[in-house]
Amino acid sequence: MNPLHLADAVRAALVAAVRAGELDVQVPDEITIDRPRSREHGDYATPVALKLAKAAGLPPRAIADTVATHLRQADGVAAVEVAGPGFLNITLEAAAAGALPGRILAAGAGYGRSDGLKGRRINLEFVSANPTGPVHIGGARWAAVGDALGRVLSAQGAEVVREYYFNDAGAQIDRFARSLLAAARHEPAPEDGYGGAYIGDIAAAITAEHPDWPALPDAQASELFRRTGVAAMFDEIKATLHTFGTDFDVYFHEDSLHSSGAVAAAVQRLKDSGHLYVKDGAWWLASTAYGDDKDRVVIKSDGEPAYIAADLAYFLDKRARGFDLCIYMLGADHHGYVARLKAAAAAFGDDPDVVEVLIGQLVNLVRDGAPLRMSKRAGTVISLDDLIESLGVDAARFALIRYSVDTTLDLDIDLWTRSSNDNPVFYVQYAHARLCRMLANAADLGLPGGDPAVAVDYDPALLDTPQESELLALLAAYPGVVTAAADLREPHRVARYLEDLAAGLHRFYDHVRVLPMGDADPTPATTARLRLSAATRQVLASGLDLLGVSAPERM
RNA sequence: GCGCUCGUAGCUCAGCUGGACAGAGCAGCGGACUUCUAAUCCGCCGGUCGCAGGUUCGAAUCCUGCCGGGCGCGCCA
Repeated sequence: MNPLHLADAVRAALVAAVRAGELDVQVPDEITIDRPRSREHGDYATPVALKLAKAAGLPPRAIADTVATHLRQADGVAAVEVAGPGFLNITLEAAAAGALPGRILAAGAGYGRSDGLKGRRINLEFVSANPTGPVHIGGARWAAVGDALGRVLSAQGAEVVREYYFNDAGAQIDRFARSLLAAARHEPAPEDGYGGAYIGDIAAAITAEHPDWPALPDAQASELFRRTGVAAMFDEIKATLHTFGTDFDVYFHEDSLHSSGAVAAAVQRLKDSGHLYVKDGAWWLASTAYGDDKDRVVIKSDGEPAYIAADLAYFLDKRARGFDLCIYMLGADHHGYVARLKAAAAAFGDDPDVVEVLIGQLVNLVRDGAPLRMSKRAGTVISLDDLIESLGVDAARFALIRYSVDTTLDLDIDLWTRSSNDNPVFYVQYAHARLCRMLANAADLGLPGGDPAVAVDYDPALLDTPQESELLALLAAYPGVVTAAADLREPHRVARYLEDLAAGLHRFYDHVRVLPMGDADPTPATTARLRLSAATRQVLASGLDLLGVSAPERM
């Protein structure tokens, strides 16, 4: 019996009441089931009678009384009380709640997965940092959150393709190339160039690989540094992300859109459909017609495509590859893109809702309470590599994922590097490791129940201490958490849930003895508790996997 | 000025698709280990949910206005 089953039971009770002529209302599709803070209000509660009062033309408590009468007949329901203004407080039979571990263990890693998004083909684009420097802290946030979101969406049955858009065309790349060339010539970085230590490293690697470079004419030298420098930077970015546990299915090169003629074709299509017009020698997209604040230049007056031209072609490319949803994860400094990306889709005659832009707030680094100003040009950035080095992959991922991307993150560098044990990831991982040791001990003792692979009967009614009830309720909530995380595009819900689940496990562990003490014989409760422990271990492992964080067997 | 976004405990943040007295971690104070991992558990302290209105049986949550912070408003990418 979990919240979803209970919602079905409440709905059935409503239908029964309507059939009996006791109520005259449309039975709602969604039934809210809450987990009350206090057990005095039952295991679960629903305000459905309050919501229906107006439509039914009856006092909420009268409706609640009617529904309660029918709900009491439902399997697994021990008691139903009407409380306050008309809440239905529901208490489950211990056996109905206690049956859950058996079902979780039967489902294994499948528990918490669903097919709610089956058939959806989702393109998830994130990070997409320019290959002019290492991935910095902002990119790190998307690398962690985006990857976790991909996992969560996949767990709901969606077909997800993770994509990195590689801006290897345009002026920034030219500046990058000039910066490399300047470094190779031991000249200061150009005024508008990049000056981090990595520039010197890459330049040195290129000159070592191509010792005859000084003989090249300027244009060729520039091209050499551009081509090899971008390739080197890109390899480094890929390697860093791989270390971080984030691998992309597609690394898409902006350059390819230009060379293949896709950009020209997209522009022509808009010209043909009358969505482009000429003003001041440039071609403009009439995006205001579709909700943008202003029209956008697509082809500049010098004949060169503007940045958005490639975006247009890129969108068409994604659609041609069969995606029915294109998610873009962008930083708050790019929120101005939302309207133009949707307008672009509309201009192509497509549904703007195919484009979904997730805006995440920026990450501020703080030291001693003062903001640390970062500059890519000056090379004073905290890179993803730095983060991994000081925190480790698991702690860094968890720390970045556990906050809503709606919040601007203030990360205190010293705190993070000094006392990384404060990171809740260890709390969650410790819960998993604790269970692994206990289950291993059970196996050594030859006790049944601890092995997830072996189905073992147990008496579910024995799981009736407060700590066991709480743990069962937490386990029951897991599928709903994953669904919410996917639907709302908020993987941080999974991280927060795991912290709660770990807390529930630790309380259980500290208050309820599982294995027999000393030479004592195992009891039926031993088996039931081992099943509960094994099921909890499974959900902890599944949840951590959704975050791309390891579930260690010992710590 | 216009737009987006955030404002919850000393700090960092959950809760926001409306539900019962607002939560966690950290910090502070005090307890619990000769038996399954104390990276744990238990207790105490701590908040006019930025302010003011509105909608509602019910608002941290929805709407409006104001205040404060961040970001954006290029023929840059």
